[in-house]
Amino acid sequence: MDKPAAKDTYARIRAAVRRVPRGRVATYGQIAVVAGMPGAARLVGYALYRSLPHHGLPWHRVLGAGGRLTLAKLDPATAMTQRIRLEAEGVPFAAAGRVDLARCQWKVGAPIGPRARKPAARKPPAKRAR
DNA sequence: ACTGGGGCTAACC
DNA sequence: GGGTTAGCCCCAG
Repeated sequence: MDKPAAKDTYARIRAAVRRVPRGRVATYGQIAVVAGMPGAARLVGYALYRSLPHHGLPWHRVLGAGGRLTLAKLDPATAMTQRIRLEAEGVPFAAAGRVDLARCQWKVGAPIGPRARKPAARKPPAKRAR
């Protein structure tokens, strides 16, 4: 009954981002998991990118893996804004513009999306011939 | 209907 | 520690 409409997908992502409490941060991959699409970190970024005009969305609380501002290389200006916002919320930044995930990473309770119940069949990406 | 691309991620060298 | 390769997912042209 549910048609996986794009709208719905973005809605889940936005919902996941909004779940991030103030003063906390989450990674793209984490948001993806919460949104019910483990491994779709890129989708999160893309979805947010399209939803940026959508004010009210704490997109700045979403960081790259390891609390890095992966966005800095593509859009330094936006990254700087992101950092300012986070610092305003009390999120400490490390030297290289990194966030201390060990201290501020959002503790996820339970995922949202219907796919969330799907067993952890999908392991993290990569896994390239090791 | 298919191809390309993207605020990603983790391993490999 | 840094740069490259490969993979997952979904949306848009």
